[in-house]
Amino acid sequence: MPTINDVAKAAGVSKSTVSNVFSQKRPISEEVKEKVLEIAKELNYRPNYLARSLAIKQTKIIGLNMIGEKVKFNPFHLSFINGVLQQCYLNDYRLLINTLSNDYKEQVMNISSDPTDGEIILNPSIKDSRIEEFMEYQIPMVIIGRPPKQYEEILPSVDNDNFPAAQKATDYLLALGHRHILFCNAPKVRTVSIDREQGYQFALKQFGLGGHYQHIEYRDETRTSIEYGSYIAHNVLSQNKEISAIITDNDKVALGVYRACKELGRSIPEDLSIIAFSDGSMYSDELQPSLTTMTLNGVTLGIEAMNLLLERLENTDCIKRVTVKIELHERQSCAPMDKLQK
Amino acid sequence: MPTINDVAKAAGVSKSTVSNVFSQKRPISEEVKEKVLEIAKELNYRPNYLARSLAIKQTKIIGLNMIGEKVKFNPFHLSFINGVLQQCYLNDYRLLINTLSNDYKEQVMNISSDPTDGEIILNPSIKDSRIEEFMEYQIPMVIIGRPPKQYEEILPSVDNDNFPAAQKATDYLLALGHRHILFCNAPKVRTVSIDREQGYQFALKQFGLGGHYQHIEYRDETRTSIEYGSYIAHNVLSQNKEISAIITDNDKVALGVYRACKELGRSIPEDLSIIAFSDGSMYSDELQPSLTTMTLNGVTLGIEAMNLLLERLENTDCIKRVTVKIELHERQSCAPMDKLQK
DNA sequence: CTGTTAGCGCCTTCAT
DNA sequence: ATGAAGGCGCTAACAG
Repeated sequence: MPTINDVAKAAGVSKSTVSNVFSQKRPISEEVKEKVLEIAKELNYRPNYLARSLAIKQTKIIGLNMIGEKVKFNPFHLSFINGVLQQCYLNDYRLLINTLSNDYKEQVMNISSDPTDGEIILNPSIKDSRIEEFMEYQIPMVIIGRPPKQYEEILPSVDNDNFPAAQKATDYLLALGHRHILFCNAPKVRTVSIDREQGYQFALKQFGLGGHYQHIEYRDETRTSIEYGSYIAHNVLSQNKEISAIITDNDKVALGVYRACKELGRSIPEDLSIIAFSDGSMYSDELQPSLTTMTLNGVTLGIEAMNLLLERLENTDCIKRVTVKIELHERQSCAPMDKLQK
Repeated sequence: MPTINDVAKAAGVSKSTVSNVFSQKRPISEEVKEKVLEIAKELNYRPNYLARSLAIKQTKIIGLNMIGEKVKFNPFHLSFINGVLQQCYLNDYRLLINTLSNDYKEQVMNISSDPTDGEIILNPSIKDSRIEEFMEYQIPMVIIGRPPKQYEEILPSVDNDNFPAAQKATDYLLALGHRHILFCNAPKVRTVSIDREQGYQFALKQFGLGGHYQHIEYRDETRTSIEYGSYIAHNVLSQNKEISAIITDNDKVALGVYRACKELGRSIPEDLSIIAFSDGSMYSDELQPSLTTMTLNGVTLGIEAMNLLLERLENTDCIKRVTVKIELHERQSCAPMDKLQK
């Protein structure tokens, strides 16, 4: 690969002239510019990304980390990434996806920095080593979801409006006459579970329903969502006959419930109303009956995240907090309580 | 950010010693190593990725390019990416996603190289400027799908076995007694359409069916897959009453057909057998009736692609061609011809 | 085992 | 509008 030197020599000009032809940082006479570009094309020259980044201390790359070997992107991640990429495109950034080893934090050595200008933190956990680390190294970042408590005031973040959404879902079922509503929450370790739980509880409270109307389960990540949904239907629902409605963490859990209900001869929505937080895993329309959802907007989340990070890169003390609406999408999986078969 | 110099000074050793503590390229005495690591930790030092890459001429980054502003990753891309990432993780590579402007090839200037060791080319078109360019700059790459003719012999590639798959799907329907089978092919501009079409034709021919048994449509990308499926059912199928079975380009097209059939009062599989190439857009199980598919294996494709690229990086003249099987997944959307309602 | 000296390829003053 | 020299932070080759 030819370097800036080769071009300079061949064109009979200095390195800095060539440099400036490409960076356009200072005026170059037309004739010189043309000459340089011509030679560059002839030689197949292109500025070296690394060398340039090293010199200007900027990479125009945004990092997205996922931990562990078994973690895979799901459809929600997909739409999120699409949102991020859209903004990357508009702002001439690239996206670097890095899969971190689980124990990487312990490898003090042999670990280098990432070649990124900033990072997007997906799925933050309550005590997240990535965040701690990026803080230490003063790497600009934005958190997706609720940041751990100690960082709430000092880091920008973008989150779904989980509290109001859970409240809304609960209200919706309450309005249909349901009282004992099972809330299948996200795994307890995930910060999102806290907000949703509070939204659910708030709705009950506001409606004047006390503690024994409260039914909360947490998804454990040892089984798949579908298995978990099936488990819930088979165990929790059959143990507690009062429960007439259910809110699930995601649409696959709902699918598990659907399947189990079929096995149990319990029909939706006549015998059970169900509403799911949808991460886009399923075509809700295609379930029978079609699934009423609280639809997460991954694309918008991605767009907002990237925008926030860009702001942060310009202005170190930008600690905005952006919220993206989760919308209720009414379909056919919920029915009024009084239709319930006795 | 502290540099290697700061650490060297503070630890009272030379740069190269510090360098080697981190790179482990030459033995360092335990005491010196500990001292250096201690200081490094104290100073929050980390080797600079860019500087290192510049020096060793290797980035440990793989590039994945998508062209244009409106292109979005779909579920198939998602599983593909998951496959690639898995191998990245195992081999300590990162994945850089770059969204290229449509006219980027014309910007001779202001374009720098990518900070990657190699590239993965998704959705190659018959005349693909990305390939031409990477060829010029001698960037190692692997093509996903069928490479354009002139590159077939000189570039490594990994592809689905489209010909045999289309043949198998057709055979399957023929065995069920269907004779007039509509083949809803991929868009004509996509190289994949050629292979599949030939597989379809080959199956018919082998079965002794002449040209007038051949029904081929090409998806046009102006409408969505679902709309296209609906269009097919409403127009092509109703025009030609002989057609009793259909093979669709992807599962969303099948969904469009499902919906249209419902409107038309035509029931599946009694009145129409359908089988779809599935890119994972839908949960085939959840359609009514569940959809028989030729399932693309995106994850494997991703794994193989990355492996091939790694080989290529080691050995410049590796031009293997890998094929990933598309599997027939029998469900309930196909029925024997003699069950057809008269 | 450790230090010294040159680069890697570009950008950035400071000159002219 | 252009050149010359030094530096970005690290690795590599050579020395000892």
